[in-house]
Amino acid sequence: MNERARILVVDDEPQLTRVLRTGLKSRGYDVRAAADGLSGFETFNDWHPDLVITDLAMPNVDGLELCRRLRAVSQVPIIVLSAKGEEKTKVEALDLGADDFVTKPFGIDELLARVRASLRRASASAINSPAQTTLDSGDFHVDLESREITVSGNSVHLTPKEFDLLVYFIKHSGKVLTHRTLLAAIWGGNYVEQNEYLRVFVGTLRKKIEPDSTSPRYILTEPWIGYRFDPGPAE
Amino acid sequence: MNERARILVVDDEPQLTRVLRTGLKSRGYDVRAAADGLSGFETFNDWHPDLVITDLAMPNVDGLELCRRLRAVSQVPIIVLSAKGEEKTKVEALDLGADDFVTKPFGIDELLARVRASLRRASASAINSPAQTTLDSGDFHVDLESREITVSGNSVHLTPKEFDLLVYFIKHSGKVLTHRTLLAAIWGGNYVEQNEYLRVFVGTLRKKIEPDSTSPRYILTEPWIGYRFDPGPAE
DNA sequence: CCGTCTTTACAAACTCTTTATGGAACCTTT
DNA sequence: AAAGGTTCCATAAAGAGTTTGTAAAGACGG
Repeated sequence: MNERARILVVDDEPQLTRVLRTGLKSRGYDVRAAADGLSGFETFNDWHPDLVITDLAMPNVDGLELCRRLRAVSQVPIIVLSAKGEEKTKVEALDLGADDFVTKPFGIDELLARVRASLRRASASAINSPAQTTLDSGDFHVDLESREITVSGNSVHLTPKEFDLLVYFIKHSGKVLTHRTLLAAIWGGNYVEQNEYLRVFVGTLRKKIEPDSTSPRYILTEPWIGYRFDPGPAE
Repeated sequence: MNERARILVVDDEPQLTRVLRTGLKSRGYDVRAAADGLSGFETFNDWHPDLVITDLAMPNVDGLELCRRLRAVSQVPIIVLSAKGEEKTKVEALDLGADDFVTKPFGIDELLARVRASLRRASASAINSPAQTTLDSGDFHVDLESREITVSGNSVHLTPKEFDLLVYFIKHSGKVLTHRTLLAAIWGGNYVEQNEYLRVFVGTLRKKIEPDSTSPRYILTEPWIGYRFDPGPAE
């Protein structure tokens, strides 16, 4: 936090690029822009930004391919911009390692919120790196050794799969997690199509951890895409 | 665990100190407070508490320096209180040997959970010290030399394997122990698949130490994972 | 021979999987 | 925009498959 965070915007629409550049700069970020995936990737290598915002539909190297190339060399947070209805492409991007998405048209405030969240997440995960036996995120406290979980101080008993799923959620708080990603992480690569498993387990988890499981506060649904975990009041 | 655990609170905010003192005392802890790092260190040397909770920002000797001085003379568990956004300091504190941290503002329940976890960890590792000839945990008293065990004052006759298993449970109270872990510890690495051994011995142990072996109070089952030992009343 | 450990067997308990149904979100057409 | 159709989501509950609890018989060693 000593220096201004650097953000790379990759988009082929000059108008949108200008809006983003202005909005981000006014919030104190250091911004550079590129008009296609190829020059975006080059700028990334030269400049090493702290976060990348990229459109999906672009000439030369498109957003998906850019995600792939970035992930091959970096864990930089990626926020994807996509038009409404491009769910399938969005899911592909997220599966390739994008952190979050914003659907066009969007308000600059919404984007700024996502940017803040992604940057905070990135710096937080850097802090928690030393081999930890305990996990903390918002209202949740997890002891990985004793496999005990407390939510706002109340301890909760979870079955093994429920425990694994919740730990995965907590470890990836705020990030949009696709069905495929979650299934691969908990059940293994052979089960990436079994969305029913997820539905059932998310259901039982919600009943155990949500104050009101009919309007979830922690495990949020991202329709057609997956789930997002919000750990509650940030530190 | 026979006596009340002693907790030293080091903080320069009288308001917060009062809340902590009240909350901790109501849970049966013996509490003393100090208003800065210097007097905190002195109190530690006089009183030898079982756990230290310290703020980071303080007059005289600050939290980091207090951690350093404590670690120079003791392995006492340290929980650090830090304000939101002091990530860098938190990391320093953990590097200096702090056990856990809690970010302000926090709920008293969360802090209590951390306190319990830290004390449990500490007592477990203290028990593992080589010179120990006697073990005390909740309702259990073990003489490792004569291999005698009493539960709530009643002496119990155990076979060698039963004795080893129960001692292992007591030494790792509260933690979930997988079948594999237990088998490796008692029978050796070549028997990690013999879950039947464990089933039988847990059964006989329960019949000998549980008041009602049909609803175990000490040796608890964690289905699909293993067992957890709860030594009974912690105070 | 006796106490202890190993092995076997089966019923009970638990988790995970699978299915079914009603409702919600989204897309298409008008 | 609004209606209809389609796909997806939430939930309950039945079913399958494991694991666990318990008793008891066989094996081992002092």
